[in-house]
Amino acid sequence: MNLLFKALNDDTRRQILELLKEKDRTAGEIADAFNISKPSISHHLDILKRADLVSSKKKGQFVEYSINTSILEDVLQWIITLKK
Amino acid sequence: MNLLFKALNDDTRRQILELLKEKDRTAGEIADAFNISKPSISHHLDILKRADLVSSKKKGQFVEYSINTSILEDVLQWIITLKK
DNA sequence: ATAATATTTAGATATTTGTCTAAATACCTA
DNA sequence: TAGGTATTTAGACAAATATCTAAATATTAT
Repeated sequence: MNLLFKALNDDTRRQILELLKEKDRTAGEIADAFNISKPSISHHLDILKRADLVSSKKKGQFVEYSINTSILEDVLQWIITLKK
Repeated sequence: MNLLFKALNDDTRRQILELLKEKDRTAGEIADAFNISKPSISHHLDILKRADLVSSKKKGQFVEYSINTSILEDVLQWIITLKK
């Protein structure tokens, strides 16, 4: 739960998730959407990956990232329980 | 949204919310539940308050804190939209 | 094999964060 | 009003975080 909230606690990372919601994208395509260096984006992607919010797949020389929404269920449940 | 995720991104603060879910408590009662100094808890409460996740009310020499779950709806919506 | 492109790793740095102790403020009671 | 209790504010400090540039790695194309 800690890794999840940590990963969500950054505007850039939340925007990355919103990008990946539309469609899968390569690391470079994601980086192009921000005014942030590629290494920094790579680091954000790593944090999202550790939280299991995204997965990655090597596609030739590219690395394609996909969102994994199922883990968000955990956050939803935590919040819903708190509301009850 | 930023303040909200920031406030939720700390185990102590999440535990405080869980305590307040049961019932309203004074700052001192909350502090007693943790091995953390009162000033630190006061700081956490301030962060929760700025995020509108709790409200406080002076009760004589005590300050009683209550959870505000309605703001959690925003987080829920953000997550649900991401899942769609 | 070489060069070009895509991505990650390493190392540095400034900022933010969580924590502490000491001091200030607010309220209550004798 | 003086003294005690509850809470917050101020200031310091270590650890975590987001960012950068430079270098390393992996893949593709000539």
